[in-house]
Amino acid sequence: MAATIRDIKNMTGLSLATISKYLNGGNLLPENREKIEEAIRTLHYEVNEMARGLVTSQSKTIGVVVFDISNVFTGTVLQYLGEYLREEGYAAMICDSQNDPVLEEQNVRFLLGKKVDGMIVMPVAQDPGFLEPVLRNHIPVVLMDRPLKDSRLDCVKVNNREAAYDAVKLLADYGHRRIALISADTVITGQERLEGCLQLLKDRKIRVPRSYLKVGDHSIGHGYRSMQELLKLKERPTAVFLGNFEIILGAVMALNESPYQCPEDLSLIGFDDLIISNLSKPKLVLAVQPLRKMAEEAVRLLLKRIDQIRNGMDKEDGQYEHEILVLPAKIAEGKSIARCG
Amino acid sequence: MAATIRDIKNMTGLSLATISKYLNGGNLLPENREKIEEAIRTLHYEVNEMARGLVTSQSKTIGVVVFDISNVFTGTVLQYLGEYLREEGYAAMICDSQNDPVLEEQNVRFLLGKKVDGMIVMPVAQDPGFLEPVLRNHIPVVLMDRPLKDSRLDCVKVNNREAAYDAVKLLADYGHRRIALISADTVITGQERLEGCLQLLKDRKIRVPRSYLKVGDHSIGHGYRSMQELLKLKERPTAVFLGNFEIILGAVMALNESPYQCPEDLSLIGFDDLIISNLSKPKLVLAVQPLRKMAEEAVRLLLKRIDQIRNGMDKEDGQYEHEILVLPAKIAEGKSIARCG
DNA sequence: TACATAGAGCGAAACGTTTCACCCATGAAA
DNA sequence: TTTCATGGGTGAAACGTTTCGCTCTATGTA
Repeated sequence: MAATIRDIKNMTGLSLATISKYLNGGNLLPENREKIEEAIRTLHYEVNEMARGLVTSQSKTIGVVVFDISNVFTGTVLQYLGEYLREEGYAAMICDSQNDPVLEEQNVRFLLGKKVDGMIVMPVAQDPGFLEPVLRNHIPVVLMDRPLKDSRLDCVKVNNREAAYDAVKLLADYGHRRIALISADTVITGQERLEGCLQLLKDRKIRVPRSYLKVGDHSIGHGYRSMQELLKLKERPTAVFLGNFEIILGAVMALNESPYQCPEDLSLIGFDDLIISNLSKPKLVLAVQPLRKMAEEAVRLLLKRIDQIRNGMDKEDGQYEHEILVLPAKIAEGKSIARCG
Repeated sequence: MAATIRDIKNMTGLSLATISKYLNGGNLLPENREKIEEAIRTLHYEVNEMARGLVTSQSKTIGVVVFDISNVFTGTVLQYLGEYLREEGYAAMICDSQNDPVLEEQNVRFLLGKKVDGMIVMPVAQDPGFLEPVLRNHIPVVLMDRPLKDSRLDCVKVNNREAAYDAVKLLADYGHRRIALISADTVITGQERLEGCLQLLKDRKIRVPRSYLKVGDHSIGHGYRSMQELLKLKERPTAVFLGNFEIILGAVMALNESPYQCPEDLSLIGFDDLIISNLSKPKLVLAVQPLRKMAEEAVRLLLKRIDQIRNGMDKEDGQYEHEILVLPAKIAEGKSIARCG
């Protein structure tokens, strides 16, 4: 039904090879070039990427596996990824793992079958085992946001530890000594942020009562309940660190329902996203991740690997030293921190 | 490098045809079945979908074109779409148009080249012209959220007009007479909602001063500025209808920065999303779109079309009567509306 | 004039599947 | 015993490209 290169051959009298050369930017007589272009126009010809992919054994498609497509963080990253990939002539095939490691593994196999040229993965699982089939096939993978313990895996991430350290330092510099943390230990990013916070508190010799430490997951519910509990304490904290977008959401919700005001009664600093700062009153102080830069670097790194493999520049065992790119999160201004003491 | 069906042939001594039959679920001697399975395991064989696609001329891939991938509405829809598509063995190839009609047209052509079996489109452009190449190739398209004026296009959408009507009715039932509208006329959904609002106001013979009518686009900025202006009026409205997620965001922001309280000073009702209601204090009354249902219906409809075309059940000219599915948005409870007068 | 060289074009093989038409054995029905 | 259907299996063509190695012509050089 759809026009093929053969139809063009019949229409122009040229050979398949010549037409193929045209399609791939070779040199032709202007006259023949003209003929082909006309045929393409009248036949509405479009290259069949499946056939092309079959012979070149590249699909010009990148598989992207995300832990949860429905949140803003992921959506924004996907937007940027799509932008950069497309600039390079690649399409993105996006799979959502819905925070389920089983689904994640299925996604990876699925994309493998689709013969993607590479993968960008924001993983759910903590164990890199699910990427084994990909590595075995010498398909390059770049992790984003969450590194995995495997020396063969590249990664682009954010300096969670240092940024969290700086965030809590800001609270301390404002004179706060009763600082609570609401964060997660279920994902590596949460763990790193937690470590950063605790490190600063240790460095400044600030004691953290058990009741100030709210460790759970990155969910609205955890943020909401934790904030409620903190506000009920006899000795309330004067400042709280909020570990990610959802936690901020929940915590601000709980605070709004309480009689307490920010920053008069409670100072806040959050981690993760910019959009949220627009919502809360007063504007939240945030450690903001450089999402655009992360996407750019991930694509750059992945395409570099693809190129290396194609040119046989990979090491004998087909593996590279992995590269871990750590980008800095920056503290963005706001008015949610008051001086204390 | 990767194992092919031919390797399995060599390993088992069976013919290509038999192995293909196995892969596609045909009948085999248990003995041979066993042999093949073992070969697959040891060779780590995976079907090459490009080769398969080339001969069956179906890619088992659906192109999804969205106007903006970074917002929650889109993200959630994509999540559900991915879920249902995968259940049916299809992958989604997602392209983001970034609210740019030019990019949108490129996306469509791009996906066409990828030989997708069908497309789901949440369009930017108001003119269906950019879908011409798709229709010409007899690739079925289902629109979501935003219909286009073309009798050949199926669509799954929400009863924006009626839901907006009901929303404003709720305000009126609470006794409000000074009702302002912040909405958009730049997209069809905004226009329909606006019409619904105005219809009710007309039915109830409620006059709307020019200054209460804030028509712009679906952006945080429009919501923010409009709310600021409304609050500055000598005769402030007692209730406001907020046309979508971003407008709600901006408007709530502006309200938070003002001395006025919701619902004591101003009642609010919003349209679009559920997550937002968790953020604002008090909880917002919302007209919520049935996103999951929309995704389910879109997939169902698209696969039905694909099936019809495959079985040659389409009409002579290759076109169907289009089907427009209108799903009801429901009003969700909240506390942002006070009785008035 | 003769000769190398480069540019343009060509035919055919290859990529990894599915599928069509056909074959053979087995067992049931006549 | 013959006939017929059936189930398991096969070889080869086809899908729509790219690419390799070749030919031919025109151009520039010795």
